[in-house]
Amino acid sequence: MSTIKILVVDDHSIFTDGMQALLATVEGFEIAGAANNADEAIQKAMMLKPDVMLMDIQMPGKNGIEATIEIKRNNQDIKIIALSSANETLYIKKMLEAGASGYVLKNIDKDELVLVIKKVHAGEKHLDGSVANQLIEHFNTKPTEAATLVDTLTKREKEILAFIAQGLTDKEIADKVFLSSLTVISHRKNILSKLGLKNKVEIARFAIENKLI
Amino acid sequence: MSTIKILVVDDHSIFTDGMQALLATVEGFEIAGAANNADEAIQKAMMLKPDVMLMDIQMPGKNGIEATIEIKRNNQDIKIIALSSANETLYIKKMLEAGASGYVLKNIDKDELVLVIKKVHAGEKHLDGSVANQLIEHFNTKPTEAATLVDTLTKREKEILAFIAQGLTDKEIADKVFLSSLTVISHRKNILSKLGLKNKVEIARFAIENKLI
DNA sequence: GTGCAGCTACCCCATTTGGGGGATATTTCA
DNA sequence: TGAAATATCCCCCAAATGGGGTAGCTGCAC
Repeated sequence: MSTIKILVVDDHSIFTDGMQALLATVEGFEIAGAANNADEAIQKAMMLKPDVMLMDIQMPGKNGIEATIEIKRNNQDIKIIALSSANETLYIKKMLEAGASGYVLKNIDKDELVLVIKKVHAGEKHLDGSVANQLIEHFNTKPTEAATLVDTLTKREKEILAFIAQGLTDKEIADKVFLSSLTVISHRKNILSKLGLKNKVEIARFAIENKLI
Repeated sequence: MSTIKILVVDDHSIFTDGMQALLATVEGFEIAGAANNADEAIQKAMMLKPDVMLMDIQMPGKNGIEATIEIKRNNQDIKIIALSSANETLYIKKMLEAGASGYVLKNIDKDELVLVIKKVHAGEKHLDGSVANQLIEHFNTKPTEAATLVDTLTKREKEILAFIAQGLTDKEIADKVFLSSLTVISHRKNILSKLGLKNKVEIARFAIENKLI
């Protein structure tokens, strides 16, 4: 059996360095290289044609989800394992939709990571136990949380919400997005209604709490 | 010269594993072990008496700052280097006050980290370049703006401001503090004027940023 | 090809907000 | 004690906000 070529992606180079050092000791693994941002990851995926990529999700600029989508679009054969820093339910679904074959948390230990890499390389899928549970919960029991509350908003509404939360008036927003201020008011009303909020201040707090700005 | 015993602390075990693998290759370094939370870090610091600790700041439960304070209280000789995930100005000062000898970002590369560890072990201090700049900015711009800006507010105004930032209307605030709503409006106007803000949403953002609520 | 979600724009109407003031207490402190 | 700061309440008025709607238009799914 030939070696498994691995490409590590994380915005912290000390992390990619560490992972390379760690995985280089594993028999059958070959480190193809590392990337410290999404664009570099996309580029190196093309050039180096790794078998497996370890992909950080949260990175400045383009994130791991977008990178995964682009890479899988052009290289169906590259298996991608998402490395999640926090146990964030939000990203699991998106990452799997983007084409990731695995989703593990960074508190995984080395031996298990090695197993996951081998498993994914063999064509299987892998989800961390706790991640799998969260995913199931996400689909079953929790339709009324803040995260899903955000999902009830349309794209346009999220856009308007961000502007409102920055303190812009309806008129200012209208000018920014080339709409009638009446339309902006409509959107604002719908946002208030959907989120069960009372006024713009609560919108601002909601946006900050949910990191929408 | 004897070896430098290093203890790595981070809540992601894959990170501590990686760091250990990375640093074990460096001549003169000896990995004392790793800890995945603050309490374990404190305990292992006592037991293993490392020369240098690499300390993650953000961890579930007790954070790296608290851990640093406790460790330095009992072991003045242990040098602690803060490993910051984001370039968060907030923590720099606290971490240095807690007794850290260095503050580096996780996007440091291996060679530089090795240098920093040696430097700190030799009794020197080290701050990442960008961190140092932020620290200077922090001491220059912040206290002369936001902090002193808050001080221009009277007690009553701060009280009203907090209520505004929670999304209450003038009338609701008036009822809460047994004032005429006209008075609340007066205070609100003074707050807007003193802080140079435009509307309630900006008041809310100001309050959150300055931790007034 | 019907239906539905989303985007757009508008109606009415009461209330709130924000920008100008000003007046009178009450407290603080030099 | 006497000025300064703070707190309280009020005036006018335009604009913005929030709570109800309605309604055309587009694109996508069933």
